[in-house]
Amino acid sequence: MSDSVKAISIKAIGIKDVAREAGVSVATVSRVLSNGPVSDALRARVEDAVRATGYRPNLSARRLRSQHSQTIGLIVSDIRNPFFTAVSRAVEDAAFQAGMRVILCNTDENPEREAMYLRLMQEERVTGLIFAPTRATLAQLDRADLDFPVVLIDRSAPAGRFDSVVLDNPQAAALLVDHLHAQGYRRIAGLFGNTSTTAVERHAGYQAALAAHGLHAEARFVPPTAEAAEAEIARWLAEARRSGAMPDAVMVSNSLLLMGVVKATRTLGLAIPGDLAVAGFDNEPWTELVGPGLTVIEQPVHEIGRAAMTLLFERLDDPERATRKVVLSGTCVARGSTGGVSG
Amino acid sequence: MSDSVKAISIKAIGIKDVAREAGVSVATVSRVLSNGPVSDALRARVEDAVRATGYRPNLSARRLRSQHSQTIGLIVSDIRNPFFTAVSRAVEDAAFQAGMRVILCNTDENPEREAMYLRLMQEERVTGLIFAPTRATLAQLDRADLDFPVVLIDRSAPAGRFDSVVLDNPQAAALLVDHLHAQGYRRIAGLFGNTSTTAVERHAGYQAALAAHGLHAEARFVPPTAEAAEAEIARWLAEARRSGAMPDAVMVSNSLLLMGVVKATRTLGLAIPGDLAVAGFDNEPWTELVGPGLTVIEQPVHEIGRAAMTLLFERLDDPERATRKVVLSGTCVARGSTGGVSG
DNA sequence: GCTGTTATTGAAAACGATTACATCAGGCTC
DNA sequence: GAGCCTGATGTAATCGTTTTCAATAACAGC
Repeated sequence: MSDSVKAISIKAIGIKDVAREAGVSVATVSRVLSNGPVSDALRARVEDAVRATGYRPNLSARRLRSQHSQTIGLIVSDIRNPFFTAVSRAVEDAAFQAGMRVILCNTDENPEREAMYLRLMQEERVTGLIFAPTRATLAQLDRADLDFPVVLIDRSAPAGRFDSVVLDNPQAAALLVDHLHAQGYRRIAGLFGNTSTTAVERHAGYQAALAAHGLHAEARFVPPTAEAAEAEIARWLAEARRSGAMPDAVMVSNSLLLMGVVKATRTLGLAIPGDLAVAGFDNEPWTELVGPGLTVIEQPVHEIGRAAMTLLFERLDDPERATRKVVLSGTCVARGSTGGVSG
Repeated sequence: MSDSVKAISIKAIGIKDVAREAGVSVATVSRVLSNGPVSDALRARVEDAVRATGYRPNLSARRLRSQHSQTIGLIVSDIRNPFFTAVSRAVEDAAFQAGMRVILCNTDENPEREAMYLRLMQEERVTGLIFAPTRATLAQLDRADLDFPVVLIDRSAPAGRFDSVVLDNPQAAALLVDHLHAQGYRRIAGLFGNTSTTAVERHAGYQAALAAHGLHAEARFVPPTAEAAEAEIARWLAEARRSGAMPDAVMVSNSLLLMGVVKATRTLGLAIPGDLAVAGFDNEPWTELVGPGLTVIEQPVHEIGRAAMTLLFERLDDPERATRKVVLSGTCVARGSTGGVSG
């Protein structure tokens, strides 16, 4: 290799290049960068040198030496689920404010990917983790030994080795049932997802609320996709029509199912709410625009993300404190899709 | 500090603990971990030791020494925009397959945040970056000197210092105009976002297509939010009604604007498509469910994400190759919202 | 003028891995 | 059997920072 070639080879500039440029030691440069005690004169010289050289610190080196990653992990099932999309924004905003970075992982409800990403979190030495585990992983999580605090979201822990923040699912489902009942509906069908603990809790609330009104519960469970919901509802209504026991309303446990149900009413030519009232979860922007507007439970999505971060920071402050479970309640956004039996 | 306290303090186990446990040198452990040349006997001993100690490599140290981060950056305006949500999944899947991690950043179309995240990417020493810049940043990007390859998505570069993958926006907009024209609409208004180059290109296609049909173009530009679109459309239609020049159709340049327009028709009591035909971009699941179904351009979102990663990997393979611009075309999904002047 | 204290600064160790280089054993060729 | 290669292993340098520790200077108190 000739010298000219060597000269051409780009060498990333490091802290010692800045130190040389400023005529100080690397320690001083480091102190300037981290607002340590440095005289004004040297500080100015160093800042000039940083600008002149275009120096950018190497985060890997910094993390290695200082032993904190300033990184928090966020593991969700699928970022395309609007609930998690919103939560991730809240988490990222909070992290940003605290000068931290976020690593986002999608598991597709696959326990193997969950395990792999948990390993990754260890290797990244994350400061903390916000996690929406599947039921399977949730059960094993107690045994795992992790070197960082974990806050569970959406899916809650049974006992409580971990902090968590969840919606009051039974209450929210009851809110929906009560609203339907108040509007005059008496045969209220329920369609629930079959993978998450969330759906289980919502089903429980649905059942309890119906019982309180002296009504009969008719629930079915399907994979959490619009297609599965559409097919199941079509089948269900066909059976019901034959047996002469058509429901006059249906509530579902998440927005994908809601979409499936609306689709089904279209292909079956059913009017909402005339032939069938519809209510569901997650107040996404489009629910206002569909048919007469869809009645939904609005989750405080941003609040959930923020609460998770707050819990995480408080835990970092005091690792010994008792674990807490923050339960936020949803609100019922009544729209035309549950317009009442007369209307 | 007494010895007992010292013993209690948890010390993260490192590669040398594994080496001691297995009775080998740290180099051998490292080689086992990276599939280097090691005898089967020692390999087994080391693997046992790794299991026994629960060792997890420190990625910061690994990255510092080996000088590659195995990380790619993804900077978008807002992950809640379904287009970017879908792209991010595609990017993450491709990265995962290649054994790389993704750092996701939201800029909210704010150039300051873009600049800040670009700095972060440098500090993280990312292997490459996939970036959807605002117009402002795009203009300055040529001057920035970045130590990693960049692939632009959605918003394209004018000349070509960077690889990019974009939708054929003029063609897509023309597709929409042609469809509206074929359905009998002649006064076709256009509402476009005012921050991205995407909107500029779509506007150009809209105008050209109208001109080709001998029609007059009436376009307005608004901030890319549903609220802004709703307000502007309401104002616009009120003016038009006074002047007796009501458009019979309106096309918009993205899904947020589309939502705003639909909202406006509701509050104004306009029927779709009877009083006003509506067409837009992005075939999101809910567009099928709104009113008579909304006519939209479907972008190959997953393809776009994958193509961006492919471009990035090819660039890493050969830094000297000529830059390329991958242009994918959208398809027109015709629905009831453009049902025709008679129907 | 001497000592003690405090504020700046620099030299060098440390963080936890990878990797260049040296070593060594064993098998091959002639 | 000498010489040479090959493949496995260990030693130590290295990556780019932060941080500890010692050194120096300035200044107050006596």
